[in-house]
Amino acid sequence: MTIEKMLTQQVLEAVKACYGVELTEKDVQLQETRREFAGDLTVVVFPFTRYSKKSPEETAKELGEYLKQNIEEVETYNVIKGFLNVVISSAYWIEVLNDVAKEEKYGYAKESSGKTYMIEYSSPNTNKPLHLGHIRNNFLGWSVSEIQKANGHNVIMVNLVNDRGIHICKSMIAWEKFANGATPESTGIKGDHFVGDYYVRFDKEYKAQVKELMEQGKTEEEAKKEAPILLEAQEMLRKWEAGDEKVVSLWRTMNDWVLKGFDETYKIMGISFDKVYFESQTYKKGRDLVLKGLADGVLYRKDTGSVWADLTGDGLDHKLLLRDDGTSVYMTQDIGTAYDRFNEFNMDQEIYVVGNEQNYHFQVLSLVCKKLGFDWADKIKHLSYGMVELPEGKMKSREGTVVDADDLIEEMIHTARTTSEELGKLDGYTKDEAEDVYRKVALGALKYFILKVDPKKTMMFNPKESIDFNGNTGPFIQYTYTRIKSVLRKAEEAGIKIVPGDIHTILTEKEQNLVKLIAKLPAVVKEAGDNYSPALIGNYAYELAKEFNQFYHDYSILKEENEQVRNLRLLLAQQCSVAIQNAMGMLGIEMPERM
RNA sequence: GGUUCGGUAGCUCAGCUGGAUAGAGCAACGGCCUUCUAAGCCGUAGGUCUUGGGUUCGAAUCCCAACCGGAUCACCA
Repeated sequence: MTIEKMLTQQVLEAVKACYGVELTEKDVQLQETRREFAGDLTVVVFPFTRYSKKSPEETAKELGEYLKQNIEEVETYNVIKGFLNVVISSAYWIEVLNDVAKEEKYGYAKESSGKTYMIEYSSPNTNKPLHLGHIRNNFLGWSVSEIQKANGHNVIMVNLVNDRGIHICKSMIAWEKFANGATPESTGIKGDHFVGDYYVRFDKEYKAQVKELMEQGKTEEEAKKEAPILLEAQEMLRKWEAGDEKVVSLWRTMNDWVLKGFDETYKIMGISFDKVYFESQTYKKGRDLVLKGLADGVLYRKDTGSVWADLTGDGLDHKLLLRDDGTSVYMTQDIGTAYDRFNEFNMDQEIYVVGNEQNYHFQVLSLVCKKLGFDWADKIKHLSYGMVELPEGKMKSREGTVVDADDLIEEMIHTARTTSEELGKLDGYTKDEAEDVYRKVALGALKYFILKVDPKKTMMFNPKESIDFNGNTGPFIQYTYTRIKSVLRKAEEAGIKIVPGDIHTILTEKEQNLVKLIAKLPAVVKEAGDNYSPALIGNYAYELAKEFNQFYHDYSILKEENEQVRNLRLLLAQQCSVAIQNAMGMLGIEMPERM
């Protein structure tokens, strides 16, 4: 039983014994004692004063005395302004540390929850390369998956590639017109960037044509609809849907270029999927389900032929589900794929990692599925995250203000390399080993930068002030880890073994703080899981690293002469490294052994 | 306008299921490397927690209102 549980129970006993009232666990407010006061855990006694009919101070004293008498681990207590600070014995914390050391994968659930979560993330369009916005999506999706796994859930990570539609056709048309048969191979340009360039080329041509049409006297609205290159793209989409061989073949070729490019980016980002869906294979789904809903009378049809859901009862509007011509829209597809997925995997939850610009879409998706009578409708969860903004505001591809994912990562690696070479700490490493460290540090910096921010908040990224490697950053935490590993290596070289179990010493404040922090990891993992928030894990890892660095600065480990104390500190350092590594692992951040 | 998410130090962010004197990092300034990695540690300075009400022993945190900002409200995806 944890000390928190014991205290809670005994406080209840004390209240009963002293004041004759039976309360429940939730009436006991237990919190960590603030740094500036002596003690480990604090009982807030204000709520009990109405039963004790005494001052908070007196009440706290009575409870404190009771706890001291009845709990072995309670060494002493003090009362400050109605807060009862309880001091727990060193022996208890050493036991906690020993227990942690016994665990195989500390911080991860020991047994399966038996639940299956599907997490859809990434879901790129195949007409342009990934940018900073996608980076947040990918890191979040991966991390949330890892966190749910750590909570014991079975997780299926899926990607729904948006590989069809007018946007692809725009790139295709532009390629046909302007490429003269160039390919990623012939130009040496990465496939996704190559295709993206033609998407931009399309837009340029389109704008020129619109301008020309307007000069010929058309209104802007007309011009935008009638620009020849747009009409060509639309015609191409029609041909694609009709299965035109030439168009489909080009579509396949260009998609392959892009996907190959994405694979490289995914690889360097360190993310992957259990299953990849392609919209070209799913976009017709959902139509039958909607028609059935129509037959069942939960949807309605307009005179023009389109099918709608009436959501006014839920405070929303009417939502189109099938067009006049009977074809599916985005919403219809999502209903269809969700239906298929729940049929196939019977998940307990399906989590969509999608930006908050689509809040409305997912709100409607849930409601419509409920209307259609699917019992899984409320298992749909939209993990809505905020945009990444630049100092000038939102990123706009048309204005060339997007921060490209590949460029950014490459820049980060460059910075990591330069910094590391200046510090010269990797002497003796081969070039490959060193490059591996640069990659880990660069990605660590980027991932931490993105993930430490609460997902639902809009975040700011300033490309001019490159991402820091000092302070509250990924590399700071990685650096702490490498320091520990260095100590552990030296201990091993000196033949010093870590012996868990038999340790008798009094912990210093810093040591005790560290044990408490280490012991907190499982609770943090649970909270991060409940809230789908990698940020909580990030904050935890930083707090732990910071605490360790202070400890490391103030005390020596290997040079400590008291063997018991040295042993304890080594064990402590080792478990710190485990907690840091596991926590950071849940963010998708790898730890180098040296840096 | 409807819906929705935000507003905390110069900047970027924690804290928000109500608790003690609101915390970090960056930037600024001042210290600490003959001692386990200075990508570190310590210190100084920096605040009307947007504003106004309410709830209570106690509010950055909960409720109401206002102000400011983002997102969204297509027979696009």
